[in-house]
Amino acid sequence: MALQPDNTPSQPSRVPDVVIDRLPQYVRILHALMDSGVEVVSSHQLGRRLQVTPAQIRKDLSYLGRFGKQGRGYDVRYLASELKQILGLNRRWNVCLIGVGRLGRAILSYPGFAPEGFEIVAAFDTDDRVVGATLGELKVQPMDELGETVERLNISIGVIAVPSSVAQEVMKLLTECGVEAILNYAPVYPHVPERVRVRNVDPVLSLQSMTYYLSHRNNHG
Amino acid sequence: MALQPDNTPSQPSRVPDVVIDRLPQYVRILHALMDSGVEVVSSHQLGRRLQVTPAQIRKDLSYLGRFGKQGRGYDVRYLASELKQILGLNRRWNVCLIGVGRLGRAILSYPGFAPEGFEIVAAFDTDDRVVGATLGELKVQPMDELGETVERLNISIGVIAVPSSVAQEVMKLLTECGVEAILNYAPVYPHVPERVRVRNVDPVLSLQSMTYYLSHRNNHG
DNA sequence: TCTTGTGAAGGTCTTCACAGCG
DNA sequence: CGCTGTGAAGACCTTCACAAGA
Repeated sequence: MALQPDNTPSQPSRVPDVVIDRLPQYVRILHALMDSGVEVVSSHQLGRRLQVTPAQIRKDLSYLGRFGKQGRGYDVRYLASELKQILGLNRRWNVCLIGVGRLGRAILSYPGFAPEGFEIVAAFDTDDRVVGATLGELKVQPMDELGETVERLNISIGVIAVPSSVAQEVMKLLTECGVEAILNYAPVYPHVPERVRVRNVDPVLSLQSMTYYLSHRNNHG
Repeated sequence: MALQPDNTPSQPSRVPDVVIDRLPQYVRILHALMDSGVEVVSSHQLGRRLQVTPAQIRKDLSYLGRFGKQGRGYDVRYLASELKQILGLNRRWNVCLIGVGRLGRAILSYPGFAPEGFEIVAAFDTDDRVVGATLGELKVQPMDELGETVERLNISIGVIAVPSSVAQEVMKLLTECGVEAILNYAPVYPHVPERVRVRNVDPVLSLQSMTYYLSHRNNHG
């Protein structure tokens, strides 16, 4: 979370992790600019949209290549395409969901994933009462089918929406199946092998750090 | 967020923002330890649970006070209590929700906020078809009642669950009412006055940075 | 002239290593 | 002896400032 403290460390990388974390935002803004018919953008304009300095943007992009034209700026379409290529966003990613309780169902019906290429293609639960049920287009499977399904459907990403008490165990099962990227909605920070990336979605933690500033602001009101 | 890159900058602060962002995690672990009957913990043990170095924990805590006992460690109950005091977690915070569509309803029914002291006490929407409806214990109000309600119920925190297209506008309304902490579920990064803190909940962004590592791992499979 | 790309400088955060105390 | 608290060192990240190209 950076800032939400929200990533798994790595070492043998030329591009700093913090740069990689910013790239998807760049892509998002570039798409918005494309939709507005903007064809060329400077680091200064991009920086204003993203609330970062122009220097930061130029430096970040310089880790990845030389995309700009001096005196002119960046071609919006070209830069977006290159960044998506680098991030691996020009393809579709199959995702499995673990846990189809209240939260899991909300995630299943969230319409923001599929348009970005993240397709939830399998759902699992341990509860016999929901295994076998059909949610949307998916049939809820028992956990012991995880390994086979991950392999068959070439699933690279797991989404954890189970109670905290079993999150560590689920994380272990996922990594043992070869899943190397996990989006974790459980409010715990399980241990994972070094090769596995974890991002935590933890709104309570976000609230709990903001209250510090609310409590310590100078003028009350 | 940081990491997840997920905070609003500040400057005139003795305690680094990155430290504040970690404190809620410390509190969470300390509570878990209390529940397990652990009474004293060392920075080394805490670090193992949190996957950070012992030195980091000692340094972080040293910004806020001297809570430990040499040769022994930290009293779990005392440290938890002090950190909660510092973060402003020993009280209740009233929260308003803007947007009661699919996402807003999921947030309303999420059971994780209230036990941590975050109470959603008002909900707003612009859509005439839902204004006036009752969701759980709340009656959905029209946006023009925002200012009066924020004042009357002493609301300090706003949660944004509206479409991206109106998020900036809603952010403006909230800040004009004096709300200084915002949890934003819309996939945009609106501009806010410097005094206002924003945390973004953006699972798509998290996925989009993880795919970089999936795409660039050495052995494929 | 305008803007990129980039070494160098500056700033921030993390880790080290040890004095000091129980 | 074990562990905290903390200056100092080191690593990392951001910003500056300018050469060079369109």
